[in-house]
Amino acid sequence: MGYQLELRHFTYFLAVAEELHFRKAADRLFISQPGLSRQIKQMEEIIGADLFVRNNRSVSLTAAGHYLKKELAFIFNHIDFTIKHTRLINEGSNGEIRVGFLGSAIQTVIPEILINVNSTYPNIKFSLEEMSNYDQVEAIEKDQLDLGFVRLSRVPKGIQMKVIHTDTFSLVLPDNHLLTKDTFTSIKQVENEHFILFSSNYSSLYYDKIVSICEDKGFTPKVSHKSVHAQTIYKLVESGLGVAIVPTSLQHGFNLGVKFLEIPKIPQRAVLSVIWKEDNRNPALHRIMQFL
Amino acid sequence: MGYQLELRHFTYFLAVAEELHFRKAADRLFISQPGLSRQIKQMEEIIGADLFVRNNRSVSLTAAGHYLKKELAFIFNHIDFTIKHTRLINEGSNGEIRVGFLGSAIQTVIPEILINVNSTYPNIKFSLEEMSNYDQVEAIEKDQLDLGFVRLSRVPKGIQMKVIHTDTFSLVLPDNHLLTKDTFTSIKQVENEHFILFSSNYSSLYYDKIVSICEDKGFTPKVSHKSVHAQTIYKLVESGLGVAIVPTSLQHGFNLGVKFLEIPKIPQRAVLSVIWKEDNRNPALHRIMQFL
DNA sequence: CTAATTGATAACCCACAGTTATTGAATGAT
DNA sequence: ATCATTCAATAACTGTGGGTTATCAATTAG
Repeated sequence: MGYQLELRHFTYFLAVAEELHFRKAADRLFISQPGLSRQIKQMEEIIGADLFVRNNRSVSLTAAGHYLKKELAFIFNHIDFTIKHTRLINEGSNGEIRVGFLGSAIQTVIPEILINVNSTYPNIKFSLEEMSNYDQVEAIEKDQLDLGFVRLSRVPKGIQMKVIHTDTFSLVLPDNHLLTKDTFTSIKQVENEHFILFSSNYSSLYYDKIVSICEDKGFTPKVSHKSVHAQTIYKLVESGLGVAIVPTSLQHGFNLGVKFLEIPKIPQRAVLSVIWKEDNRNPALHRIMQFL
Repeated sequence: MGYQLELRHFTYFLAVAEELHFRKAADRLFISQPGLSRQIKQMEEIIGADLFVRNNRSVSLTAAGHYLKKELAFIFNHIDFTIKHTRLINEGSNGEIRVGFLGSAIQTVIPEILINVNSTYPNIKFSLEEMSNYDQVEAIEKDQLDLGFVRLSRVPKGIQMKVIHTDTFSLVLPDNHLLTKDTFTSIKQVENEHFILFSSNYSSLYYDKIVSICEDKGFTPKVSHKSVHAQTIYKLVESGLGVAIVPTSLQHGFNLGVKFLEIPKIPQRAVLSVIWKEDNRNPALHRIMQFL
């Protein structure tokens, strides 16, 4: 009494259940027959059920034994798979990477990376969450996130950053606006319009950069609305509430009454970077680093 | 080298994974801390994966450890059930079905099912436990439960759901309230009363539905109390602390100073569903499926 | 009858799970 | 700085119980 069931018991039971012969089962397990007999007996005592009928000349399974045999086969397979899978996760071949991103990055860069990673490591899964620059940095420091897609110039100590995409800026105008691709030569032509920008605490670098585009040309933009979603910004532009400046690549995927005119002759670029924690312990992350 | 994994390792691992503290885990297991440390280390060697990160000051799970923890919880539940079931078969019973349910389902539907099953399969036993929607889903995924009675609109992948009962809603009033069956025409008549509802994290769909009944009629209910038990809610109503809205069938089985008025002309229904795991291996469950 | 084949029992042995005592590293308090 | 505290790892030990060999008891075959 007071013993515990162990996997050993299950292994032994399965051998006997398959051989229906203690001696042969013992041989298969490379142990002696009395040892096996005792373990099986102990197992029956622990469970509190007869598993075999010993006819003193032949061995057969009881109904309970039959059921147990079937279930244990399942359990062993499940355990085997689990152990194997655990090892794989440890090696980074399987696993999950938690990704944060700015809405303005989801159109171009991220999909490409995901597709590439998926073709080489189909077992690595992603969980995506849209977050502000600042929230991403915080989440990465807290190990709530493995990877962030941000627009930042600097990043706290302990966090790595790598530029992965630079983009020109485009002016967003309502479809019926006077300016066209041909007549648009400088951003100064819209200096009297109201500007709709991404909220500065969503991405302050981004905000400042757009303001600097205007200031370089000698005027300060009148910012009337701030928003977080490109969709919202375009809707406001379409409604005639103002104009906007966004990264050129952000024109894909929308169907609204606005037109995009690339701003010529400016040095500013929308820079998208990946960030991650130096001492991140997620093995899957290291696997996919090459794709960044 | 050459060791074997045993259930002991799993038990120890789970204790450490839950406590994240070797000493506390060792205390819980009634063994010494060095013994535990060694077993865990051995386990990591056998599996060939790091399961914990020991910072010499704190213990945390690796990605592989997280995965293993989740899977082992399932495996243990499955083994426990299998052993129990083996014993039941040995005793000549046909099995046991573990049922979870919302308190609001115990009055009407479940008793009928139990009576039906019992008359055909007198040897199938039930263990009933009252649980929230969310807990039931979790328990079913972990194989802690075979069947759940919930009020949900969606359910995770791998879980089956079937509607078994739809019910109208009734207003619960203290006996001495002015409104009667004849004068009650719209829920708007009680818009100034305080409402006592089931807690939203007990059953959020249910909560939202009741709020929507009011909002459809042009007002937002003032929710003053939230509770988990119908009994409690009725008691509060009886005490004059407010009114409540519950599924009509939930009026049976109580003897309190409250009256139930079915709410006329609303589309909302209280929908009760059964849920179970697609790949549930309990043979008794498959036998009783026809009764659902 | 004897010989062969089966699982159960008895008595012994040693591997290793679990013990106590200690170290070493990191943190917090004064 | 210095000391006390808190944690896991290491070292050296001990004794339970898994496994051993030897034997028995029961059945079947020739």
